[in-house]
Amino acid sequence: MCGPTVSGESHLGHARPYITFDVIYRYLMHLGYKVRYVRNITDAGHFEEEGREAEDKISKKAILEKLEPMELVQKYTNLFHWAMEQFNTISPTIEPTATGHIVEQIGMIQKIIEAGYGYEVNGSVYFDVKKYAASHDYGKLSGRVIDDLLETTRELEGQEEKRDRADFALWKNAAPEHIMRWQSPWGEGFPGWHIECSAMATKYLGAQFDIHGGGMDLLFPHHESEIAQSTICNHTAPVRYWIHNNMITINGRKMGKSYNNVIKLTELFSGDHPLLEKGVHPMTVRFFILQTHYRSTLDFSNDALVAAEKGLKRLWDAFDNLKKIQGESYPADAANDAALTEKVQKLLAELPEYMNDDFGTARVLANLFELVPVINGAKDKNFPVGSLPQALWSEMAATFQTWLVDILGFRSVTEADHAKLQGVMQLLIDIRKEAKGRKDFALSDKIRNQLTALGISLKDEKGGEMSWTIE
RNA sequence: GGUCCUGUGGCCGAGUGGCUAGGCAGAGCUCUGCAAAAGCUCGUACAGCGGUUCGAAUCCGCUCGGGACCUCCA
Repeated sequence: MCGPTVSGESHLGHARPYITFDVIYRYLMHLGYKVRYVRNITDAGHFEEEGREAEDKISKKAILEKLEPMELVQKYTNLFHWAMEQFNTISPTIEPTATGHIVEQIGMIQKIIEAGYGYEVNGSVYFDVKKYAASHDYGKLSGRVIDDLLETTRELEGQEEKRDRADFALWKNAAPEHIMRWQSPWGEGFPGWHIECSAMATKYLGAQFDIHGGGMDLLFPHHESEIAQSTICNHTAPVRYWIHNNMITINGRKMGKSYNNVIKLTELFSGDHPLLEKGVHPMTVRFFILQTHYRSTLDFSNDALVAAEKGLKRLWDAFDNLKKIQGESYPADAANDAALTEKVQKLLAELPEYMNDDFGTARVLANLFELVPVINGAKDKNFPVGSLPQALWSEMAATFQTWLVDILGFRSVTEADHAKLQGVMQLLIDIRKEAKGRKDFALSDKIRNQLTALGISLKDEKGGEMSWTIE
């Protein structure tokens, strides 16, 4: 899939494709597929903005920050990896960089020229879209009509080198002030935006591969152009299935630099942003994203994030409760509730169906939520554990582990798993039980209240047991 | 202007032509030394107007609203 451009910090919008594809990656492996997950790093500043001078974002930013371009690239790459770790995403199997594949890109451009679909002008090379469109369907992915593209009357500067407005750059001649530049058959320059993906995908995945992902905003022209380039070079359509995630919006508008509504991931986690009421945990973001189908837009708001935070906690607490039930002994005189058993079995059986239907993570989560009252009800002794067959309890526990942890990729939000803390908490619980036993409510309340002040809530349960969670 | 997507109860959101999505918030009840959880119950929503159909939030048309792409963009 298309990875990040490391010319700046990632923002909330960037989180969506990586979390979405992390789940897809996890699910494919869960199904037993051997997956090669390639996600490139765009670290060459080859950004040509139509209508303006060809601009190199990384060079520009490097001058601004008084850094070597590669220092800048390293800084933001590290930051990106850190954020991905916060989200608990699994690293791709190959993470190639654009600058590390200049040779492959040049080779591909040469092949395109030899095939007659590329032409050189003043040290730059362009792809001949018109010629390509004569024999291929340029626009089949994005639904674009080639004639519209060719006939657009809009006049833009910096276009005079191109034979046609719809043509795109494969290689750009570097102006003297350009820092990032490479030697090529056409002089010193830098690669065009679309060619890196084609070159790296071809190298690591072959002429044709199964799935290519990215944000919907890359559909045109990026992916469309990728198809054209690769098709000419490799004589086959490069991709069997395209998966595009939709955008995250703020007040109904796409999050993006040009809209000035960006929330960087560091700001999101810390809460240090005017639009944020408080910091958001990475797992909350993950849940927030997976609660919506990846092809729908997802509207950001503080309320929605709070709802996601509480929802995830409810689900995770139920998972903990489920483990506790597992630890209890199953009654010998169990009388199964047929209706409840059937309901649970149905909810479990539907999970793979939903996931197989275009990765319906939202529906998977909804089913898991429907299991929550069953789990909590049994834990609170509202009905006997024996209402469900023992094997079904095991299956539920395994299902939560598989789906919540392995496939959807959630992990504990708190430090509650630390063994030492658990020991300390057990000690406090024992003391409080003793105090309650002799009706010393002043002491028992003190323990509970002070823990609450520390952000740990202690709950009395039926039968005199106590449980605790970190808020 | 062109291409396409979309409009669901207070909020976020899923969705198949006929069956309660789910989460958050809110109300009531139960449990409880108190508290917090938890459990149970509740709103009966699908922009508007037509049409197709035995039946439509789900299909078609129109109107209105929102958005994306057509320039870098996840």
